[in-house]
Amino acid sequence: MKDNGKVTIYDISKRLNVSAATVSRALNNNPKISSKTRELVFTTAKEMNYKQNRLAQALKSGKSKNVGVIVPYINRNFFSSIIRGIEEELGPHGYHVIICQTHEQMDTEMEQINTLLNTQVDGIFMSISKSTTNIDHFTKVLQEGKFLIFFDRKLDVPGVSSVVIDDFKAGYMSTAHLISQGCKRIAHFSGDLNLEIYKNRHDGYISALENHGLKPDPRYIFTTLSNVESGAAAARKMWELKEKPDAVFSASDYTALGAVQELKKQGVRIPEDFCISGFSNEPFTQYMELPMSSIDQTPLRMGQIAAQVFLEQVDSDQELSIEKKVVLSPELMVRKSSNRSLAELKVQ
Amino acid sequence: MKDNGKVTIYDISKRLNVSAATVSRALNNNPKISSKTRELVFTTAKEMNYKQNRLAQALKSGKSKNVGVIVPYINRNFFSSIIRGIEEELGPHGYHVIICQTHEQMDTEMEQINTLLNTQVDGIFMSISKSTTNIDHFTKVLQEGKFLIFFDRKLDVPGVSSVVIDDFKAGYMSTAHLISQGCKRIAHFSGDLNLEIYKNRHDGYISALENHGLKPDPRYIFTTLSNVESGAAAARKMWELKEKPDAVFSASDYTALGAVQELKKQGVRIPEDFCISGFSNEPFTQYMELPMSSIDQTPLRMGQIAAQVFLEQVDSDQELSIEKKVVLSPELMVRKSSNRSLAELKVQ
DNA sequence: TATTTTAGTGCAATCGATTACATGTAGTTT
DNA sequence: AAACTACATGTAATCGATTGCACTAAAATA
Repeated sequence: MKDNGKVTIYDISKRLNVSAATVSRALNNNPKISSKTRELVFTTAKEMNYKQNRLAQALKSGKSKNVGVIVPYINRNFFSSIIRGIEEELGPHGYHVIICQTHEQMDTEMEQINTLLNTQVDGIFMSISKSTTNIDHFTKVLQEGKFLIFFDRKLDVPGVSSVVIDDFKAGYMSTAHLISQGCKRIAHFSGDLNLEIYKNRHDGYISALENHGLKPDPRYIFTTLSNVESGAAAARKMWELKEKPDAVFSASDYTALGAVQELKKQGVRIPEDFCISGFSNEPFTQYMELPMSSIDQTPLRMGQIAAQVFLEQVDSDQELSIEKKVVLSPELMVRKSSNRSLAELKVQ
Repeated sequence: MKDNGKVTIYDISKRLNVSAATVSRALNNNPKISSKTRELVFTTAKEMNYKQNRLAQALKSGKSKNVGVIVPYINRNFFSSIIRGIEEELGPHGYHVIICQTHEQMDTEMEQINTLLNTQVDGIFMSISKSTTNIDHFTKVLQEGKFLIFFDRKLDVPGVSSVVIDDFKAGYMSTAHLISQGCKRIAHFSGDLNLEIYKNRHDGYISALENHGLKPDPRYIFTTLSNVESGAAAARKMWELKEKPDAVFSASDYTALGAVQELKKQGVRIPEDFCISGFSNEPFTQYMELPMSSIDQTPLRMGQIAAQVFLEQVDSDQELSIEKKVVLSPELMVRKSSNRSLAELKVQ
């Protein structure tokens, strides 16, 4: 039981009195092998329950057919959906997906990259952690001749492809939608504006206001963390303003949820008195009693496309200097929390 | 750039005019190596930016330090949390986690197992798909000398360890809780009773009823799928009964949610007229306007423990016949949907 | 001083599969 | 029948790291 019953091409070759090379060629459908031997090899391989050793193959070929995916946390719907997309796209091509978490720590991120490189992955997909500033560990990946692909959260690194959504557009769409509902004083719950994604959402928000003749008001912009408490706190502060906003575009569903809860406590009617729109289309947004409008980042697609970009690069056997930047279009999911005209709009 | 700049122990050995064996021993802290050489090797290894090739190591040792995790879908909170638990527990021990999805198909499950075995994983963690009946592919894993560990959904296979929650207890707890709220006619939305987990939840429900002097009524038991629509449909049927139930213990949060939505439409007051309790503690349950009671299956812990069981087995270098069955205790999360006495109970 | 011990290295095989090159054997051509 | 072409297969090196066994030189013992 402990001897694993491992069958190798040598075992097959002995049984058939041919060389291991012949067996290998037969199994790989090398045209130089006669069809008789080929079939003979195939059938005996099946009989002996032969399994190719991908490790040996990988060592020889230099291709492990494994890719790494590094995300802050795996059990966040957004990330696990991306992983699912990658897995489903790459699986049929014989690739396996190795997952790693950074917990938003840059040093963990660096470690993960190192061990993935040791493991001889053929490529690495990643969403950088919030605390990442340095890019040395990324360039190292390229130097080792591996592919690197960023999704959602990226930094500009030469030679690295990326797949992101158009956060600016998402911010713009959300805000424009709120305006279309008659809102005039639209607040914004932003994340850390040093991060590209939040900066872009913010800029889209500003741009939409301006394009519709509304003046951005810095007092209406609150910096929040992506959780319920932070949203509730921001909502409380917001409601202390003399001139209260009549809507908020939140860069996070969780913050938006916190705001909903807080405002309801204060007796605010949503969407009649106040409209609200979140970000990420977390599953709970559609299950809330008052379903919440949000931005769908199409994570499954994002994963699939990232995988496709990887496959393209692997196939085109050229030098590694390929660099592809894909920007996906976000989808605005209009739900009750910001919908004053249910009859007129397509509602989810 | 394409030559990968790969540094091997041979490169180091040439530079230092020693044999590769010496380098290998030095790097592995073999005591037979003099401390001078050892340090020399270490520093030059660092200088030359040497990275060990885990593939080669794996091939030589027969241990890849990779494990496979097979789940129906990765982007389900329950499963991704389990994966997170496994990853966090195994990562520090140098293991990588390879993930696979079955989409609930037995044939995909079999394929995944095969390719994982080819990849020479050291063990496989899995939750079997709903359509799995055959166990041949599981015994094959054991025959190859690899460890197999089931979590949550299992079949009885000799030699396979498992980590599950006590579904019977969960069903019992939920039902007993509903009874404690004064409910007398408690319905049950069950999943496919051919599956062990649903059977156990159902049995716990029956047992709780009987132990509290209530007669189980087959008309109160509805077989549902784990989605909102199925829950709504079941609720509708349930509400057509002449003697309407006053509570339901649902084996799925989604079904419970469907029921909540349907019953509210019909003007039923929850929890005053009707109590409801779900299963899995999906994130949305606590974010609903009417937060829903549910059973927490402690997936993170489940993953951690599964990983610990694996590590134990790997460490104890004995024969493979170790078989450990861990049963975790579920946690009842009492929330508003089934709480008629908010003041008295600890509410989440 | 002769002999045994021991610390430190090297040699070469090994893990399993792949592949350039060499070899052999029909079958074809002249 | 000699010469050559194709086709089929074998030989052996290779990927990178590990490790049992052999070996040398220095240290310890007699």
